[in-house]
Amino acid sequence: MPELPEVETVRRGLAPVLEGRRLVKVTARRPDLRKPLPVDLAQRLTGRTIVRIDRRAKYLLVRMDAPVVLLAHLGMSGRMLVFRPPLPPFDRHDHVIFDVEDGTQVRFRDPRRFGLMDLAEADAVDEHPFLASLGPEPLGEKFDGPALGRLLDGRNGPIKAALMDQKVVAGLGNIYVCEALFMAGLSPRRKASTVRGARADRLATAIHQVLEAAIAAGGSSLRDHRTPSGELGYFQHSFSVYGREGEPCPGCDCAAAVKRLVQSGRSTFYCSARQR
DNA sequence: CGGCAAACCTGCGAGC
DNA sequence: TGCTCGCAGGTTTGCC
Repeated sequence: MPELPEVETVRRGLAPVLEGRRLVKVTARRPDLRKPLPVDLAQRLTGRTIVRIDRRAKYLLVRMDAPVVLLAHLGMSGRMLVFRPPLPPFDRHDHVIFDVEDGTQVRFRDPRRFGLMDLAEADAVDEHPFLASLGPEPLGEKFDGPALGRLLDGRNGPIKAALMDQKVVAGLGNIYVCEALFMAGLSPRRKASTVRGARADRLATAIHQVLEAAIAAGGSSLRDHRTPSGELGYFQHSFSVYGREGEPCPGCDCAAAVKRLVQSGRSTFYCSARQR
């Protein structure tokens, strides 16, 4: 499901529910997601109070009142859902359950089980294997055209693939890469290292704008994404090209239809007239 | 190191 | 109605 805007939406929904509250019980209803869960997950989190929830790329960082941090990745289909009594029966894909002192229950539900959870030591979170090789945050202060140009330097593959690589920029996925390239007028096939100067400026600006707009809309709800309170994001209505193969290219007079191609096994949507 | 395909797993919509 | 196929917002692994 989730790229950076969806994870940020989840973070903002969970924060008021969990921050400052104590976990009275944590339950792993199966031993693994995409990877094995820590065997002591429940034991180390039960009784802890959540101090703060942060986000790094597509990961949630749940900081506790002890030197331990829960790292969670939603994979493709993961959700964090908040329930209050009376609690509904478990769904078969409710894998990890967090019971809060006030009776609220947060469930990590993930049908495809591409999600991840692990515990990190608080003083070495950035060195955790999940986070260690991530590139910069695209909404961070240091992310601009020149910085993006340097990240793309020497990369001979297509710009689409480079932007999907979390080591280059952390948090983009298929939707927002397609949308940002459209907004910047850059072909998804363009060699990454040629995106420098004014083109890199345009692309960095486009990435920033599309992410901010998507966060403001509560993310994009295609199939799985819900805010923790169950609401839908609505940025999917603002897609220019993603999922719009065959539709007229929006917002310009090129009169071309949106095309689809496959790069690295993923669909790319673009306008061949506008994107060069 | 770069780039790509496949694998991981389940669900859903389209087409027959 | 029911089956098969293709596709899905991500990451990792293994192969060239």
